[in-house]
Amino acid sequence: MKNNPTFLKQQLHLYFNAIFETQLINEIAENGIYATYERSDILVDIGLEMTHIPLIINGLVKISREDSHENEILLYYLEEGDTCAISFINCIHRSKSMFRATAEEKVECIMFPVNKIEEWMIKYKTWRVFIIDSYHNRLEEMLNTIKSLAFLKLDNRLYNYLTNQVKIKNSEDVLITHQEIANDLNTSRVVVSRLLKTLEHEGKIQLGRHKIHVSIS
DNA sequence: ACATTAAGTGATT
DNA sequence: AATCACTTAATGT
Repeated sequence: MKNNPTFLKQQLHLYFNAIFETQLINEIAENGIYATYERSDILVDIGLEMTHIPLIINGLVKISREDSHENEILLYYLEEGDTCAISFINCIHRSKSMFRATAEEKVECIMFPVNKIEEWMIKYKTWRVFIIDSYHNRLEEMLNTIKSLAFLKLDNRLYNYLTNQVKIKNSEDVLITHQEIANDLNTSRVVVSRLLKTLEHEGKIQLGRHKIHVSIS
């Protein structure tokens, strides 16, 4: 029912009217598949062939990379209106994904076929701009992650991570466990717990069960 | 009441 | 900063 073009068209108009021309919206609606994901569902996994790319209508998607020894590292998040342009370019040449995309919150998105990307790039200027902007944004966020990894000690990375969570989740109360943070930062839970305790003593955060309150000054 | 999961901590490397 | 080993606290069945 939700996959009919009319429904997609309505959704697209609602969120992307300002960015895309009508004709493009119609094409996306005709070729796209509406999909929803629950928290911790995997949208795209590493090494799997990618046939569709998500365009996020709302919700939050975590993009991460895993190395050969099960270590997962958080790269960046996708929010409303975002798409993963990095995988796109990758898709055109090879169809295997480099990243894993996990739903962090309930996600509504439109999955559109990879083979249309190039076609639309040529046909629609708004699409070209959208893709290039998206690529730029993703790259910038990834550079921030690299900068943090390379130059900051874990205590600073942790605080960065928390303030970023506040920004992304639109709440000063971050609902998360120490273990989950440890996974994202690729460290151990014990270390996270210790560092969080010192942050609490410094008055920067308050700890609760499954919850961390971050006071933004 | 018991089991499970999350969080706190000293000691060691 | 990581790991071990253990404790305590909160929650689920």
